[in-house]
Amino acid sequence: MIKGEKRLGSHEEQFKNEACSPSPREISQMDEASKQISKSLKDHNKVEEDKLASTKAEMGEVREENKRLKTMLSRIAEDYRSLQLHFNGILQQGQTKKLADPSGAMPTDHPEESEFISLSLGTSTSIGNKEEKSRVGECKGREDLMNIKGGGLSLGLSDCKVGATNSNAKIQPDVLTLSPEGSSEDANKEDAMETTTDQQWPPSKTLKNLKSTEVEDDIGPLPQTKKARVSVRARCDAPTMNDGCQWRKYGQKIAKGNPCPRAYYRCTVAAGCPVRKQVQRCADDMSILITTYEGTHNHHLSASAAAMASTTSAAASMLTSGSSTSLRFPAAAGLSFGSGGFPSSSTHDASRHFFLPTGGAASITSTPSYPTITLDLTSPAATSQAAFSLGSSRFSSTFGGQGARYHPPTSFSFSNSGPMSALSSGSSTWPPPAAGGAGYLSYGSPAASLFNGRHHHGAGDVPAAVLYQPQRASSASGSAPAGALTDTIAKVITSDPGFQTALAAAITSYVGTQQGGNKSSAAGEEQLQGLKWGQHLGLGPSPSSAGAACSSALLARSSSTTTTADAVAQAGSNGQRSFLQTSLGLSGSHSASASPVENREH
DNA sequence: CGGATTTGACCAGCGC
DNA sequence: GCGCTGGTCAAATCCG
Repeated sequence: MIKGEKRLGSHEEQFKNEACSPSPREISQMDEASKQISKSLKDHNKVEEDKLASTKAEMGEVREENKRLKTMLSRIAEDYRSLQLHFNGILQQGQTKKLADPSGAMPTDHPEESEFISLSLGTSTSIGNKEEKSRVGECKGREDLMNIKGGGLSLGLSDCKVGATNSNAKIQPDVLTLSPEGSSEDANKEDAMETTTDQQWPPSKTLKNLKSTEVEDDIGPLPQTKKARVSVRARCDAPTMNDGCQWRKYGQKIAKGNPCPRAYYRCTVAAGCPVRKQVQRCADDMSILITTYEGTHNHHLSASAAAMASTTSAAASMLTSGSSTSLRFPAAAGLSFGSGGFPSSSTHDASRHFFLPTGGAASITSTPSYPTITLDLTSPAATSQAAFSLGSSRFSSTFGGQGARYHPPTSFSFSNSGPMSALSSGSSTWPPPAAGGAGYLSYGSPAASLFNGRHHHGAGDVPAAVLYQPQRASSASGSAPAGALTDTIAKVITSDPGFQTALAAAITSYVGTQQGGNKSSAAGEEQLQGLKWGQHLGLGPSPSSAGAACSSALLARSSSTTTTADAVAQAGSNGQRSFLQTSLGLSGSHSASASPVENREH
């Protein structure tokens, strides 16, 4: 049995084996197949796992990035709040001091501190010039600056985007222009490209000769000899910026602090044209061309030239007004943006406004020797943002004479983060601040590439062609090309209805604050409200009365030949009537589409 | 040859 | 008063 069983067993076993088990050959085949399948599965799984792992890793990085960004945002927000509180406190202190010291003399050891005014219209977008960065180094950022100075006034929108604020504070050295010291030095030494064309400023010598005559008219008793200037910072590979005018070089100097020589040009479009300009490359970023305009054209200008002239005129008007007499300051501020200080072919353009595309930033800075307005177009894709800085040491003397607590150097800084983005490269959204280390300037790839490109090249002897390559790329992507800088500026100046108002409001607020300081704390609060002129951009509640008056003046000015004084008189209600004077260099308004004059610019 | 550019000199303002 | 710096002039030079 056993055997049989065994045999059977063996047989059955064998049978079973034969019936249920594949043959060795099949087994081998199956093994191969299974191996292949498992192998493929393994490979597939491996790939999937790799992908998963990589994805996870990416997610982790993104999370970390997000975390960092959130941290930065929160920090910026906190800084902003603290600055606001600080500002309020300082303002109140100033009011108190004013009341205690009606003489108006500067009571503090650091006059400039209390004079410093920073008008932030929400998000600033400026440019990150290394020059300014250097200033940043001095002050370690806007917040620090303001905190240190103590007199800083932050007029940012209360509801401004945190991201924007963050960018502003962290990334934009530009804001530093607001620093009285920095701005002044910058304007004089580094920013050689101030451009003040609108105000009729006679040539230096002429100016000197006329100090006792026509200039005195504007200035009055004040010994103001400073010339208002408007500087434009822009990326330009050409020796000079194409601003629509014809210039003749009459001198060149090596300015202190900048290895790049400063060239002096004189307008030759018309004989006797007093307009001059200085052109100098930024020492830190040779792709940036700083052009400073001075004087008012006495001839017709091409559309592009008119645009620039309009810009400079506006700035000069503001400066002039402030320097000559506070009465004229607001009016000039309003007028300047709608007209140039030169003959214009068109006089009925009511739609001209200062336009600061998304991220546009403006700042008024005081300069020891010259009141200066700086239009900074060096930001990524020059068209996507612009910064204005206007400064005047005259303000101090003028205002100080009136008992104001503000003294030179005075600085205004305002940025505009309005919805306008028509000129941007297509992406007006704020990039993550951490992106590329200069995220705030990265408005999209073109802009980002432009920005990055700028920072990649040093200040050495890098060929311009290389330096500006990024810019060209951006241009190709829709940004304004360097060659169209003038047009870009013109657009910036004329397209933004909010900036004009905002700027006027800022100036008005500034002046008003000083005047209000002599009145009462209540008035001071009102001025403070007025300082929050970021609201004028339509981003916030009703503007201050001062700003409203100024805005009205602007509107009136642009819509008709009615004097700003009248407009202000109608709209003003809190002593703004004192500003009822039309600015000098501003004649009739003209549109950007003014009849073109042959552009003789090289 | 005429106009534009270069460049050294001169002048004035400002700070020390 | 002196030196530094910015700004301008004007002769020399360059270029079309």
